[in-house]
Amino acid sequence: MADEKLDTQIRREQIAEAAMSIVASHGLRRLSLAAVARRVGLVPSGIYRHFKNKEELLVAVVDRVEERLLANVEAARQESDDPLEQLRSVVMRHVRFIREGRAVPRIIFADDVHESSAKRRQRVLKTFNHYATAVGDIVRAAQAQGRIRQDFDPQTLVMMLFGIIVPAGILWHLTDGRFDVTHYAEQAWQLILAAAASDGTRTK
Amino acid sequence: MADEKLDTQIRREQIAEAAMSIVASHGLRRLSLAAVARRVGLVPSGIYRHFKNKEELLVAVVDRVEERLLANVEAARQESDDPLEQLRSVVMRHVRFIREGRAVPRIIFADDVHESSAKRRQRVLKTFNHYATAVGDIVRAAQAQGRIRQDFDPQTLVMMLFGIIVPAGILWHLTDGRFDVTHYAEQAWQLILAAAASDGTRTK
DNA sequence: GACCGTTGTGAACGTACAATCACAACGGAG
DNA sequence: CTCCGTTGTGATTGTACGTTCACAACGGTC
Repeated sequence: MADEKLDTQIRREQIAEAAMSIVASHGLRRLSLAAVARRVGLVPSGIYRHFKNKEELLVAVVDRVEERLLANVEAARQESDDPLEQLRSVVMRHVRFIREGRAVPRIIFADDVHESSAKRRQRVLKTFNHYATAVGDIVRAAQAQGRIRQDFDPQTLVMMLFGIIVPAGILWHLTDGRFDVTHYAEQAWQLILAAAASDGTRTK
Repeated sequence: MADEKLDTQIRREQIAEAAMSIVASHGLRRLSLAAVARRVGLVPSGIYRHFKNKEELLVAVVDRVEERLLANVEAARQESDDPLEQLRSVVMRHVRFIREGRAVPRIIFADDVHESSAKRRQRVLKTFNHYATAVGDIVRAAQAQGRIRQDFDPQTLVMMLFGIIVPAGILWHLTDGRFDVTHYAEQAWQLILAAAASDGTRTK
């Protein structure tokens, strides 16, 4: 039966998934191989059958995060034809990431990750760039359609969208979920939109 | 001589300063009591003459960070009479914090800090709130002078200013300083200003 | 000059954790 | 059935670090 005899590849992914989940909910500091092993029903040393060391596992986690982020963008693109609506969707989906499993952001945007091997830093940066590029594509499409002012640097706009999410996520954590991320993100999005849109909502 | 016989209070501050400096430049993970002790010319166990434990030291660090942030706002206020100019100054000063010692932000805005004792979380949240309130005061002053639209929630605007700083700081770290934080902050500030100002720069 | 509180020291302990290794279980290929 | 590569196990090691403690140095007070 296919669900018992797990393929090697699948096992690796299962472990990486568990690791990601731990980082997502408890932070990088509490990510021990023991904890990961427990989740997948393995003994700590068993991890080494699938990963050279902890570092390699972490890189795999970053890979998974990248997948999710890009999938997120893709889903947003397919949700609507309006690039502005797509951008809004990206932000809101990311916010949902924060609220549900609290998953993704603390891995890419966490300060924690950066005090690490140069290799992992590079990997995180690459993920960051991919994500930024994917979102930037939407911005450029919006500009092509004349929905966003031409004189805007797409990268700047993308960074500002990240700027909605990151501090909000942190505050959400700090307040144990009492800070209303969704509402804030909505407001901030409106504000940025108003400044960026060619036909400013409140212009004139 | 006063510079040899250090007052108790001064010694505590000296240690906290060293600890802050380490966190600032190397992150929380690399903050060991041994490292702190080395910096102040002490043996690791010596720290315990001044702090009950590591946790108490960290709280002291947060206190120092709060002081700096509030001093930052105060300095910005005295730099100009124009509240808009004051806000800009706050952002730019914070950016300078990132570039020089890289100091402050990774302590308050680092994801790291939050997976800790409830007490420290509360302390960090308090600092966050103080900072946000101080900046919010400037926003409200600007509104009172009719420089910022009345229908803006000051808290939202403050959060957005933080949103300029936080991801930029992270990216700055990731790229080893190749990302031009200053330039980005300038751009983002202009964009937000344009949306928030009553006499929008580009309105009409 | 004796007494005592404060500050600093070095050794030691406990713990958490990554990493290694010898060995067992298993399942397919010959 | 046998051989062997893969996957899992349990014991073990090394290390980094927070924390404790008994003891020494120092300086002011009576």
